[in-house]
Amino acid sequence: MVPKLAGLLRCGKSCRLRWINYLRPDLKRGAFTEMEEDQIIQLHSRLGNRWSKIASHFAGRTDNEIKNHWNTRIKKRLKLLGVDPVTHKPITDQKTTTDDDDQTSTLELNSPKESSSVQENTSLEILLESHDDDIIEENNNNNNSFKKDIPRTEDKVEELISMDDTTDLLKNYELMMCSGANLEFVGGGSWNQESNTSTTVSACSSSFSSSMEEISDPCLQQWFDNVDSILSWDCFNQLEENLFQLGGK
DNA sequence: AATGCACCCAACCGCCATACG
DNA sequence: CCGTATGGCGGTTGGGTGCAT
Repeated sequence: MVPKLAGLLRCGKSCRLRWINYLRPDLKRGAFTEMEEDQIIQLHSRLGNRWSKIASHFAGRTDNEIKNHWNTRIKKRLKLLGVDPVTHKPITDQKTTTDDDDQTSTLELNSPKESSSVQENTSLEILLESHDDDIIEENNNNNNSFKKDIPRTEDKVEELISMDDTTDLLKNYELMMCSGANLEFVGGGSWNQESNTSTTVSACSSSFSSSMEEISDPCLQQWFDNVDSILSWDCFNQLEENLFQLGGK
């Protein structure tokens, strides 16, 4: 209905994507903080390329944004630190990984020729992964007795991630991250440290204001400012009325 | 000023799962 | 049960941009 009512020559799917990845008012703008990047790396080491799951740990960040950031920045950062971005293991052989041979390096690292320590880590990762999947399975079951006793999947993942000594992999990783913290990223990216201070601003004077009296996020205000300069909120009010009428029919 | 190149990121594509009639 | 529409996801693309030559 959105493209139809808005007079857009777009499919609903395209509009949905535009909303989710760009227009949503709760989106966080600006560069990723170093803390966010580190958290992405840790989550990726556990979840792999499940960007939506990774994104669910970040308020105001989309899976697409995280995926892009991973592919353009973090991958390079890890390679500079000598870590394979696919396996999250140190690159031991002489071969340097590139965007084109990531898969090759993965296969090589996971080959039977690898050392036992690497194999242990791999097993551990699989174990943790299967553990998460087990929880998901259990939570998805209709058996309510399980639901009562077993923590939510997200909580469990958070718990696993916050554990200090979950795996040797992470220990090694933290060491590398610490040593890498002093390195200047030469990829041209700036690692801006964003202020986490939250300010309260009054919402715009549209109909939204009734339900959003206080917006405790500067980026939200920025969004309103930007949108205000482009669109009249009357358009949204009109849309709202049309939708209401359609819904009442 | 023109050109080539690398990088970034919004948008697209295809697949799968789910909802619905 | 089946066909269709829609939602969700990960992989990929291509246009815009900045920079070096």
